[in-house]
Formats: sequence, C-alpha cells, structure tokens
Amino acid sequence: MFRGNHPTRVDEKGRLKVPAEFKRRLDELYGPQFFITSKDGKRAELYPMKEWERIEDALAKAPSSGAKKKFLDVTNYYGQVVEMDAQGRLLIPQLLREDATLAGDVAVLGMQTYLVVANDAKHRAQLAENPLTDADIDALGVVGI
Amino acid sequence: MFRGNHPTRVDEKGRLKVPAEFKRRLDELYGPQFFITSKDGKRAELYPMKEWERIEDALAKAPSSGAKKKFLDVTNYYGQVVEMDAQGRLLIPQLLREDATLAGDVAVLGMQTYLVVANDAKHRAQLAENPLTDADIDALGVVGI
DNA sequence: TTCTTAGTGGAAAGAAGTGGAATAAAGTGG
DNA sequence: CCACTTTATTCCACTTCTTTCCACTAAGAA
Repeated sequence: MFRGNHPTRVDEKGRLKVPAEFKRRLDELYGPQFFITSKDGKRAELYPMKEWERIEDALAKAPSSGAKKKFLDVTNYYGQVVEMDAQGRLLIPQLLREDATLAGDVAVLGMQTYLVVANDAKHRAQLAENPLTDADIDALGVVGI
Repeated sequence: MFRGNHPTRVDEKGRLKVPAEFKRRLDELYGPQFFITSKDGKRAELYPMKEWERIEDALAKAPSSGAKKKFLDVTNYYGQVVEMDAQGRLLIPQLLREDATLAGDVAVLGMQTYLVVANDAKHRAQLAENPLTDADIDALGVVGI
C-alpha cells in the first residue's frame, strides 16, 4: 500500500525521480515497468504494470458501455508504458507533461495501489475548489474517521 | 496487447510511420500485412491480418442481419490491405486519409488487439467534449482506479 | 569526520525518424 | 500493340532524437 506525499522533481528532459521510499516498495513488489496515464489530463497516474493489467482484465469482463469506451479512449490517449532506470527515474510522456504541467517540483501521492503525480500548486488549488465535506465522509460509512 | 499512445506523423506521401515500439511488437507477433479500415470514417483502425481474419470468421458464423451488412459495408468501403515497409511505414488509403484527416501529427493508440490512428487535434477535441466523469468511473465498478 | 545513500546533470552511443532519389509499375494515347 | 507519361513503391543515406550510463554533488547517518 502506497501512502503519503513525497515531493520530488521532474528534470528538463522530462524525467521523474521516483522518491526513494516508493522506489524501494516498487522494486520489491513489482518489476520496473509501469503504465503512466491520466483520467482527466490534469495529473498523471502511475500504475505498476501488474496493477494496470488487473484493471484491464476487470474491464474486459465488464459489459460494453459508454463509460468503458470513454475510459479506454482517455487512458490510452494519455497512457504509455514506461520503464524506470537504475537511477530510479522514468520518462513522462510529453503529452502528459504538457497537459498536467509536470515540470520542476511535483508531488507524488501514494494512492494505495498506484501513485499520483501532480503539479503541487495545481493540486492545492483543486483541493481548495472542491473540498471534502462532512457529507462525503458520512457517505463512506467507515467508523473511526 | 497494445496499449498507450505513440504520437507519430503521416508524411506528404500519406505514409504513416509506425512507432518503433508498436513495430517491434507487430514484427514479432504478426507479418507485415494489415487491414486498415474505419467503422465511422473519423479515425482509422489498423488490424494485423490475422486479427482481421479472426473477426471475419466470427462474422461468417453469425446469422445474417442488418448490423452485419452495415458492418461489412462500412469496413469494406474504407478498408484496404496494406503492407509495412522495412522502414516501418505504411501507406494509408487516400479515402481514409481525407475523411479521417490523417496528415501531419497523428496519435496511434493501442487498443489491445488492434491500433487506432487518429488526428491528434480531433481526438483531443472529442475527449474535451465528452470527458470522463467521476460518475463514469463509479459505473465501471472496478476497484483500484 | 567519514561513509553511505539519494539526487542530478550531461556526454556518448545507438536507435528512430525523415526526405528524397532510383526503380518499377500502371495508365494513356497514338 | 507499342511508346510515352505519370504515378507508385522501394530503398538508401542523412539527421535528429532518445536512451543509457558514468560521474559528480548533496544530504544524512554512523
């Protein structure tokens, strides 16, 4: 399970330095291959290949639907298979770099099974715009939060 | 399985440069022959010959129907058998080039068993017009996305 | 302070992409 | 039916970009 925010950087060549703690986890649980994509074009999502394949399988079994088609259209448009090098860096596709403004300082967030890579300022703004409400929390139905 | 987006170009002669990664996959799994066609005239679909034959076989076994007739009418109207040259380029039929506006920058999307070739700007516009919403994702019912 | 690990920049080698010339094929008119 | 014109295809050679790897710097632990 990936959790928390690990600030890092994207260099001029568009390479993301995977924070050491996440890298260690990834090396031990998965191979060096990832599927990097986006559902909204505003931030990147980094899936270990196995996790992404699991999602593809689940989708393949689901009946055809507009939502499914859209999902594939979007994720395959932004998506690309990427490999992490020995230095723990991986190249973010240009399209994603541009649309999600991934350059310089970025936040890498652990989202349990995958990672989110976001422009820090943009992410803050989005949180401010669309805050978590008491109603949202109630809807979760989980005790102890 | 083909996945992700590999931007490439169609040159003035109407030749599509197959992105190297897809080319490698195709060379290893299939021959240099493809069936290029379209279901809507808005973007091209590129099937390795074997995959297209599989579809034809499945159709042949299906009973006659309006849907089947339409499918054959459209795919055979736009369709053509094409070969990839040693440089990884293949000639897109003129009709398809015109209708789907395939010139200059195009996106080649991996769609598991086949590839989609779309005008980049057009595809983006389509995504913007019809974005993937939280409700869509919820509707998929897949965990871990 | 010294050792180890994390992060960064960049040069060199190799691969990918591109244009266009040469060759072949198809089409057209006499 | 032949010769000529035009179009299409193949292949070579150049350029550009990408990837890989090496080496340095910085930061933190012993």
